[in-house]
Formats: sequence, C-alpha cells, structure tokens
Amino acid sequence: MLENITLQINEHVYLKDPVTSELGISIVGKSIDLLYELGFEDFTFKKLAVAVGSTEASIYRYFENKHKLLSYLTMWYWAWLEYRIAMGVINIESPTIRLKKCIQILTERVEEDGVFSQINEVKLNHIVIHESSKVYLNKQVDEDNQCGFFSSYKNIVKRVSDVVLEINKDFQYPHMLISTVIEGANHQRFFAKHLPRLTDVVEGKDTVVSFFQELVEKTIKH
Amino acid sequence: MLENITLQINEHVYLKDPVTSELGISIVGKSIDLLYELGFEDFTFKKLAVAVGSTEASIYRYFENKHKLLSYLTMWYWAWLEYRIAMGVINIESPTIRLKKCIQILTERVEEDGVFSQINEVKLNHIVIHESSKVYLNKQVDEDNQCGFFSSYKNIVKRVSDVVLEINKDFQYPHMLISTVIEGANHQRFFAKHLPRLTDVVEGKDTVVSFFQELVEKTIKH
DNA sequence: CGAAAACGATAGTATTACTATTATATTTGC
DNA sequence: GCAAATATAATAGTAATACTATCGTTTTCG
Repeated sequence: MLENITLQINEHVYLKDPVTSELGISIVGKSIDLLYELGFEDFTFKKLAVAVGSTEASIYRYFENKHKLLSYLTMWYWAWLEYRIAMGVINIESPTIRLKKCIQILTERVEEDGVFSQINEVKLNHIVIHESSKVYLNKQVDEDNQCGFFSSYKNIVKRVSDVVLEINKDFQYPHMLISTVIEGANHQRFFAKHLPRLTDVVEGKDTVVSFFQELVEKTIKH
Repeated sequence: MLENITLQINEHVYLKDPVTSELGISIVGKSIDLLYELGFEDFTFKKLAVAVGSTEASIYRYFENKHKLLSYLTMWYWAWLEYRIAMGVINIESPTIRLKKCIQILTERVEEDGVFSQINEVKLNHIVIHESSKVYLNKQVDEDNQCGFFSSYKNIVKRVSDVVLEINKDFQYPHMLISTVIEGANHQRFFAKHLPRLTDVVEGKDTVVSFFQELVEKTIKH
C-alpha cells in the first residue's frame, strides 16, 4: 500500500537526487546493505560501486562523499520517524496517551515496514543505532546544520516536546528530555547487544520502551 | 598536591606504557591538544609526530593506531571520573545526597583539576564529548570489551546504580538510568553548542546538571 | 662495561578518497 | 527524426593516510 509516496530529503545533502534514477535508487539500497554489513569505517565508495555494478565516479555524481551518504540515510530515517509519529497520534485525544505513543515509536525496535519499498527499515534502524552519531559528531556539524540537515530531527523533538508541555506547561526541559530519549534509546539498544553491563536486559521483554516511558512519565510530573 | 599519583590504564590498549617515558608523556599530552583542535577524523599520527618533534614510527611504538590512542584517553577519563566519584561521596551518609553528588560529578562541566599535571582535563572533557562515542560505535567493540577496555565505565555505572538501589531497591532499570545520564549529559553539552534547538539552554544556569538531577530523583521514586 | 631497549631517520607499500578525461549510450526538446 | 544535452562506464591518475620495515645511534640498566 501507498507504494508511490516518497519522503522529501533536503537537497543539499546530495549532488543528484537518487530517487530520480534506477542507479540512484540502487545506490541507496545497496549502501544500506553494505553499511549494515561493514560499518561506516570499512564502507567505501569502491565497494559500493562493485555492489551496484557501477563505478566509483558514478557514485560521486550522486553523493559528495560517504559522510553525506550516511547523512542522507539518517535524514531519511528521521523523516520517516516524523511521518510515523504524525500518523501514530492521529485521533488520540488524551495528551498522556499521545505522549506514551510518541515515546513508544521513538524507542521501539523497528519492524519491516514495507511502505517504502526501496528501503529496508530494519537494516536502516541498525545503521542509525550504530552510526548516526557520526553524522553530527564532527567538524562540519555547524555547516550541515545551517544547510538544514537536522530539521526533521528538530521537528520530532519540537513536536513531542509540545505534547510534554500540554501535559505540564511548567516543565522546564522538554527538548532535553526528548532528545535524551531519542539518543538514549539508540544507545541502550547498542549496549544491550555489546555492553550489557551498562543496561538492564530482561528475557522476553522490551525494557527499553518500558524504561523510557516510565522515565518520561515520572520526570514531567508536577 | 598529590603530584605523584597516576591512574592505572588497561595494558592492552597500548604497546608501551606512555607514562614510562618522556616521549610517551609528550605523545599523550600533545594528542589531547591535537584531538581538541582537529577532531578525530583530521587527527593523524603524522601530525602528532610533528607536534611532539618525533617520528611516526616512534608513535607507533606506543599505540597501534589512532583509535587505540583515543581509547586510551577515554579510559583515562573514565578512570578519573571513577576516582572523583569515589572521593566525592566519602563521608556522605545519606544515599539521596550521595546520589545527587554522583549525578553532579557525572554531568557537570569540567574545570581545570591540576592533580594530574600531564593531562589537560578541560580539553580531555571536550574530546570525550565530541569523540568518545566513536570508541565503541565500531566493529571492534566486542574484542575491545573482552580486553576490558570498558571496565572503568562499567564500574562507574555499577557504583552509582548501587546508590540508586539503596534508595529504591525495587527500581528495575538502574544501569539503564545511569548510562543514559552519562551519555545524555555528553550529548546535551554537544547540542547546547551546536544544535541548541534539541536542548533547553538558560543564560547563566547549568541546566544540564539540574535536568539530570531532577530526572533521576523523579524516575527512581516509588 | 656490555647487552638490551629506545629512538630517529629514512624508505616503502596498500588503500583510500577523491578528480579528470573520454567514449558511448540514452533521453529530451524542437 | 535529429541535434543537443545528459547520464553513465571505463580508465587513469593524484595526494594523503595508515601503516610496516630497516638500520644506525643513543640511552639505560644490570
């Protein structure tokens, strides 16, 4: 369903919009497979070129470098999250339930979505967990920010912060709280897999969602 | 004062212990200056060699690569934090006040310390904020973990978690809470400088400490 | 004082991250 | 339907990076 909807991504992140050609779509699709498999450090445009059956030079016509490509994927993920949050809270009147739903969407494990056929959301979620911090933890962050690379992220934080304020208009740190939840959920998923002593994993239960829902609920109480 | 105390760092992270020679100390000291200035991506052993007035080959006799060097610095920082927490809570009887103090130490801006003369703690804190995620967000993390690279980090989380449990023995997610605070504080400091819309900055007040103290206090309440 | 370790100097290699050029194929606009 | 523009493939090449290797000299330490 909804096969022909696509997410609009900031045009400064690519040189040529990848969704406008077969090759571009293939570059994005294969880059997800390769980043998932190799991690950002071992991922190169040479390997990507081989994977899509093209050449390095052709990849460079779409993306300036691998950092921009990672930014593109992360921006797509945020835009997708923004869309899912907007859909997920439609018709929910109670701000408390709406907030709970937002936190759930922000922190839950991603399942195959299938709405956007060209993108594997499960692998992309894995990439976001493992690599997305690298999108902003660098020297170009201010320039990228000026180009609007983080607008979807900011929109999400703003949107959910507003629900927090609906519940408690005096709460002083709504943006800190929500950005902490978003980053925190990704980190906890990483820790659960690689550094379990830094977390609290329980068999058969998604503690990440419960933890952050409880944390938010209690923190914003009067 | 206490000029001759040094922090013991896991010996698998270096090839030759840098504190055992002038050159080694100089490598560590200058690497902090350079990482602070250039960021991890633009930092190279060639540049470091020039800065210490030595050669690339000599640097490689101390550290296998720049990732291990960053790990060394981060491990030093965690060991230092562990030490400061241990000192900071001595003689505090009340677990509530002890916890508050722990959160303060974990989240406050770092001031010049001067106890460890060879290391600039302010610059190191900046490096930890900007680069330390890269220490574990990579493919070697499991191997590094097996070597014990994260033991100080785990100790801190365990130590503060125990205080949480002293206050509320039924709280289910003490480790998640504390690791979220540690990572979260670093991220919020980064956001405050580069992506302020993701945070809540107030003139003349350190909102990061207040926010996390309030968050922890409320979250662990019955 | 002799052996071992540390260091500096130099050289060299494979890979990466690009840039440039040209020939061919495809699309588009008139 | 054809010229012009555009997209791609193929190839080549460069500068920087991340190392590894060798060797002679100095320093240290037992």
